Amino acid sequence: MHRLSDAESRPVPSDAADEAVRVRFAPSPTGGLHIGGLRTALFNWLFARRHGGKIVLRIDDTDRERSKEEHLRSILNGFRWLGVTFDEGVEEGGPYGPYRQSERLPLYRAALERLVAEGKAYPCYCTAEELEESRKRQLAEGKTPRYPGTCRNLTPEERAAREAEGRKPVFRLKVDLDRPVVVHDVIRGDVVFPPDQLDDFVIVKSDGMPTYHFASCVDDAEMRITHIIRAEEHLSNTPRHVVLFRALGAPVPTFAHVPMILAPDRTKLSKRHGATSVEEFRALGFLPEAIVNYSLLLGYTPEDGSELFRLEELAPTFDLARIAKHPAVYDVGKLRWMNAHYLRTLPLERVYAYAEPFFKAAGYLPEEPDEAAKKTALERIEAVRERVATLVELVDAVSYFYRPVEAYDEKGVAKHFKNPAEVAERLRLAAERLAAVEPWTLETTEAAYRALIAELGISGGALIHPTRLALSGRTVGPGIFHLMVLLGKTETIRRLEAAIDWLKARA
RNA sequence: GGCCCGUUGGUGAAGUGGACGAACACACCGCCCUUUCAAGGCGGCAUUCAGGGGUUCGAAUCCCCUACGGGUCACCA
Repeated sequence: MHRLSDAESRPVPSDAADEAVRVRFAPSPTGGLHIGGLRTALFNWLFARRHGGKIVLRIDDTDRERSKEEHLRSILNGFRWLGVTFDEGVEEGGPYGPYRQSERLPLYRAALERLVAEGKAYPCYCTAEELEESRKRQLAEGKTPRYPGTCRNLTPEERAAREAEGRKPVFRLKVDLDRPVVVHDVIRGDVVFPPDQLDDFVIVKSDGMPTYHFASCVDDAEMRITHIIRAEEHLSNTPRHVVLFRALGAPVPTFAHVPMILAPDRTKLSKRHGATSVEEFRALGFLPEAIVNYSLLLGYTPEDGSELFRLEELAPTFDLARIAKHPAVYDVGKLRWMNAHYLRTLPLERVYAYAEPFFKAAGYLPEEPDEAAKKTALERIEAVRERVATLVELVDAVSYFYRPVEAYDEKGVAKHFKNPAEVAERLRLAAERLAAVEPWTLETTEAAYRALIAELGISGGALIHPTRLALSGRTVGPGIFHLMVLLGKTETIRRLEAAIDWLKARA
C-alpha cells in the first residue's frame, strides 16, 4: 500500500476506489451490545457495503479487569440474532488477525520498540501522586492539565537509577506540535484543534498493556483501516490518534463521528432509563427488524425520507454525510410502533419463529412442538398479531386460547354482565343455537348469531360483547366469530355455559 | 476551567440563500370505518427554525456574539 506523502487522510473514495474501503467495529467486552454501539456497527456495515469494502469486528479487550468472556458472547450473539455479519473478525478470521487485542500484545510491543528506537516515545517514571499534584496545580491556574515533561529527556543514567528503584515505567509518546491538528470528519467537516492542547500521553501502561489509544491506532494501521466510524465521544480524542498514526508512519484514516443517543430526559442513555442493550430489547419482545430499523432512524434519514427499511435496502444509497450532527433522543414509543408494524407485516412464519421461545417459556408450546401444535399457534398468532406491539404482549393476547378463562375483566363485567339474569338467558339461547351449527365456520357461526340477534330484536353488541367476555374474559380481541372458530365448537359452548353458571350465581 | 461538537414542534426529522406562509413519521386531539380493540382513511397540531446582531434584493440555511446542552482533558475503553 502506498503512502500519501502529505495527505493526512484519505478522501471519501469515489466508486473507482471502492476496493480499498476497510472499516471496523471495535467494541470492548465490558458489557453487552449497547443500542448506541449497534447503531455505530450498522453505519460501518452500511458504509462497507455501499463501497464494496470490508468490515472487520475487532475486540478491544485491553481492559483486563472489566473485559468478560460472557460479554463477548453476548455481543456476538446479538449480532447473529440481528443478522449483522462481518467480513473479518474474531469468529470469521481473516488476513489481519488475530482480531482480539489481548492476542495482539507482541504487535504493540514491537510498535513501541520501533517508536522508542526512533526517539518518538520514551519511558516515564513519574508516580500517580506526582502527576496528580501537577494536574491539580495546572487546573487551579485555569490551564489544561498537561504532562510536565519530567521524564522526557532523562539520561541513560537517570533511567537506570529509577529502574534500580524498582519503578515500572509507562511509555509516553513524544508530541511536538507547531501547528493545529486538523481532523477531517465526513459528518462534521474539518475540525481544528490548537496544538497546545496535546501533551505526551501514555501509550503503554506500567503493566505493559497498551492504552486504548495506542492499541487502537496500531491495529487500525496494521489492519489497513481506511475509515473510522465511531461515537462522537471520541472526537476530542482524535488529535491524539492523528498524531499516533503519523508517528507510526501510517496514513491517517478518514473519520466520521456519529452523534450520541440520549434518553428522553436528554441525558446519556443508561440502565436507569430501562432497556439499553440488544439483549434486553430482545427479552422485551422486540424483533430484530424493528431494532435495526429504529436504531438506524436515530440520526439517519435516507434521501427519499422513508422510515421503514431493511438494513440491506439502505446500503446502495447510504451516505455518511447524511448522518445527523446532533444527538438523538431515544423514543420507546416509536420503537413500539415500528415493532408493531413488523409484527403485522412480516411473513407469519417469521413471526412464529420469533415468538416460539416466548410461547415455550409461557408453557404454551413444548420443547419439541409437533406440526399440529405449530399450526395452532400460527393461527392464534395471526388472529392477534395486529393488535399487539411486542412478543410479550402477543403471548398475553393468546393466553386464553391456552388456558381456561379464570376471571372476567372487571370493567367488562360492569358493562356487559350488568343484568346477570338477562345476559345468562341470552347466552343460553346462543349456546343452544351454536350447538346445532355444522360445519363450524366463520360464516355458519355468524349466520346463527345474526339470526338470533334479529329474533331477539337486540343490537348486535348486546349479544356479541357478553359472548366475548364469556369466551376470553376480555373486552378486546379478534373478531368474535374468528374467536369461536379458533376455540372450536366444544370449547366455545363449554365457556358459554361456564359464563351462564357464573351469571346465575349472581342473578 | 481549556478545547471540541451541537441547538428546527412533546419525539425522530426534511431542509445546504428564493418552490418554507417549514415535508414526512411517532405521539396527541377530532371524525369515518366497525360487535370490541387494533389496523386503515380523513383532518387538526411550529405565525416560525435557542436568543441577539450582521451580510444579502432575499436567511432555518452564510458570519459574529450570547445562552443552553453534550463530549473530552486517565496507567477506562
